[in-house]
Amino acid sequence: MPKPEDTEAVIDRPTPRARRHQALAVARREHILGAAREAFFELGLEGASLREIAKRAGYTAGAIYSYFPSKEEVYATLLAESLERLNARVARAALPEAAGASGQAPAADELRLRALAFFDFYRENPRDLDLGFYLFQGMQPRGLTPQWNERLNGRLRDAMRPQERALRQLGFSNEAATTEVTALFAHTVGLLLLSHTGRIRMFGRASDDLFVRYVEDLIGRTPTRQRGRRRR
Amino acid sequence: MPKPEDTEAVIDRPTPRARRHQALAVARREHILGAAREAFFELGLEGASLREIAKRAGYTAGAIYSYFPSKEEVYATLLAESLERLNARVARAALPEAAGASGQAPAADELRLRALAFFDFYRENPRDLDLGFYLFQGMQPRGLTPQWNERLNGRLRDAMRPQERALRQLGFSNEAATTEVTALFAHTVGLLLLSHTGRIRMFGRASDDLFVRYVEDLIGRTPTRQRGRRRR
Amino acid sequence: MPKPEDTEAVIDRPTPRARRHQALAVARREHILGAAREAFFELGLEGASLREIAKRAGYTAGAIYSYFPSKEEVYATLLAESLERLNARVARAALPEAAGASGQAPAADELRLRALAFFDFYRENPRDLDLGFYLFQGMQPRGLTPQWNERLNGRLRDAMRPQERALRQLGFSNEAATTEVTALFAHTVGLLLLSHTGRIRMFGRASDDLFVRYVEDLIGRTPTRQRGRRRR
Amino acid sequence: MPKPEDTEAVIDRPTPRARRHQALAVARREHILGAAREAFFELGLEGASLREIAKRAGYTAGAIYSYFPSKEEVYATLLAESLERLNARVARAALPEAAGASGQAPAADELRLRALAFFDFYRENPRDLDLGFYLFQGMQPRGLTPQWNERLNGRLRDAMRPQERALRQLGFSNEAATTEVTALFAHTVGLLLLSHTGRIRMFGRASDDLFVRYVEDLIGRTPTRQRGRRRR
DNA sequence: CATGAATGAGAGTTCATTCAT
DNA sequence: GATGAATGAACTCTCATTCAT
Repeated sequence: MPKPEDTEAVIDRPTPRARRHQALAVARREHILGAAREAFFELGLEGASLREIAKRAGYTAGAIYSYFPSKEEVYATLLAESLERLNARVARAALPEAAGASGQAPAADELRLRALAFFDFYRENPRDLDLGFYLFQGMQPRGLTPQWNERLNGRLRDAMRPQERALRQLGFSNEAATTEVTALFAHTVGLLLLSHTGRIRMFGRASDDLFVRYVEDLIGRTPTRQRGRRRR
Repeated sequence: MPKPEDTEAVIDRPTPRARRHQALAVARREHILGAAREAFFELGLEGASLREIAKRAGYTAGAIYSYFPSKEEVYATLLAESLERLNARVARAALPEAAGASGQAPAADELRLRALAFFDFYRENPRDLDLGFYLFQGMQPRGLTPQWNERLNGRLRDAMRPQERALRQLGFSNEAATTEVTALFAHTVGLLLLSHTGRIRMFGRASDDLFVRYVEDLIGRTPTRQRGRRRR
Repeated sequence: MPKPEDTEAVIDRPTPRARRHQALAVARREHILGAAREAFFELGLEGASLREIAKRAGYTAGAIYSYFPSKEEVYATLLAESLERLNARVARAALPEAAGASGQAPAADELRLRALAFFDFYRENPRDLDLGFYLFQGMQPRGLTPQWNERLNGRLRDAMRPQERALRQLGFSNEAATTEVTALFAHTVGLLLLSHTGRIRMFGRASDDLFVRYVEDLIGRTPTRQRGRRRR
Repeated sequence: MPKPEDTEAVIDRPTPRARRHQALAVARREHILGAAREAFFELGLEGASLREIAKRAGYTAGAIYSYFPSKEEVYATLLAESLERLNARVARAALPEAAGASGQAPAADELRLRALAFFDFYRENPRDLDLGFYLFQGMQPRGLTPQWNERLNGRLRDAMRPQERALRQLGFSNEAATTEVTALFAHTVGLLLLSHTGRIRMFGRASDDLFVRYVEDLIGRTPTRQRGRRRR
């Protein structure tokens, strides 16, 4: 008579050994992704060959294919993960306020925090900006399947939704909120680009200050400002 | 009386034959640049091989090296020329007003015209945007010598100087004008990027409207607006 | 009384446990061969990778090496088995006649049955023909050791021996029988090739008819037909 | 006033220099084809890599692409040229007879000569047989586009048409001639295969004798033999 | 016994660049 | 000035095979 745990355990949950295996595999995958991130950063997306990525990870080229089915998948995974971190960062941005004393975070602060979170994420992680800009290269993102492209663009758009919501809370109509969030996105992207590529030095300005200035200006344009200033 | 050293004479005053030679060479160089522009535009910067450029110009690949020392030089020349056109467009922008009846163009119009000229240049010539964005790829502009890089970035900066001057005329301090022109540049670049890559559709807004809105807003922020309004 | 050297004892009479082991191993080997057959058939001999074979068998690639020392050995085993089936089919071909009422099967029928069995085996199992033709590719059977080659060619030759015997029974001299069986073999192979590769359509003829025609013609050429017709 | 020959000559016929160039290019192409033939012969079609072919021709791999757009094209060219030689050989076979004394070559001789020419071509040029057999490998000739396949198969079929015509001249009906030419083709192919792969030794017979025997037998089966024996 | 990680060689193909002619 | 032959390095990706676990 077989022990009841025997078969069940095998089916339901992986053995400790399998878990260790799995954990190691994930770690190695991460390790490769790290090497790829570096390579893409230093050499660009076209410049970073699979061999280069493999070498940095301490592998031969063929070994990468145990973890990713193609070079594109490496890049797409990297970008997807980056966008997840961006979204997480923006989502987290409001949490401390939500836990605050007086109840709800005011809409203006909400906007400030969310917008800054987006901006700072890329300021602090310029490599992620590099990755992300691949999405902007050429009409069709070179080297990504349409499925990946759609998904990744969707996630980028998602990272702006909290800001859009805050704008509506501030009193902007749906229409106006969409307009402003688009402008905000453009401004953010433009400043990051200038900052990242060192072109901001051409103008001698700090991108952080400019960003804050823009956001404050935007808040200053709140339509229902006269009434309900601390509305909601 | 000519100096006996004929080599120097050749340098000082080219013979008619040498001049014709030179003129033809320049013309052929232009022809190749035209083919390269087409190729870069249709196939992207990585997709356009020297062979492809040569074929479009009616040459074999080796022949290009009679006119350009490397593929990179072809690209750099193209980009330089693109930036010249940009500068010319921005410079021309004010001319109709300058030729106007009442004398000086008001500073606000000056800003409007110049800023829009910059924006429209890239809106109307998205391929030049593609070329220009190569400058923004990666920390160090890939494949360009520092000399080229400095020169090209300088010309890009130049294309914003008329706007900066207009801002000072509007009453912005030197300091403030630099700040605003930087922000304007960032906003322009961001909107162009969104527009060119189709990402503006994610938000459902037209980049032209957003650009005009931003400029008007900027003009509305003029510090000395109460006095010297001079508008229209 | 068992010898004290237990190693030898192990060789002479395997323990029940070892027998079970052995039986299982054989079964698994068969299973892998089945998967390999499928893979070779669907993807061709060059198209079927070890990985593919392993996957179809429910193994990883490395596991195959527990059963076969190389990919070539898998193929050779498969081919050997195919030739065994061919021989079995040809051998079986005469059995119903042998069990017949009136005594001996006439030599002509013997030839007809055996020859057709050979032909039909490959007509009905075109994949086996594919396998077999590997033997004919290039001067030296690619990838097969001389030992394998000799053995496999021997078995192919064996499948023609019953026909050769029938020819002798028909009255052909040893010499003539060998000549005719060679010609018969060539004709068979040629027709199978044409039929299998669809090239028979170039001529608009059915290979079966042509084969029967050839055999009947051969029987018609029997030298001693007038006398000793039912000889032996 | 321009000389009339000037432009015309340039357009109509190539300059001596261009001719020399062209001739050299053709010679080099031939040289590469020779190396490819050797490589295919020794290593098989899958075994012979472009690098191997290039090495044998004294080139680097990339250089081959100046002469052929792909590896397939190298093989297809080789095979096409081989089939042309086959056809030429079969066509030439009857000529000496046509110029003979007594007038027309009798149909039987016609058949003998044509059939033997086909057979001998491959007997004497076993490398061509290797090439040709690629056409027979698998249902769709691996690595050839359908266009090439159709064309090449057509040329192979063509090489049997003179024999088919001779059969009709011998008195076979159209129907019967097609049947017999198909059988002849199969027999030829089968004997060549046996002979080329050394399998004929298994039977201890010479393929040439067997071939002659078959042809004579075929001629002996001429339906209208009783009348018009030396017809025409 | 079986896994899965890894190797190393090799596939076809492309490309910027050089150079004799 | 232009050609076209050629190089050599690089590309992504596949494969049979090995081996520690």
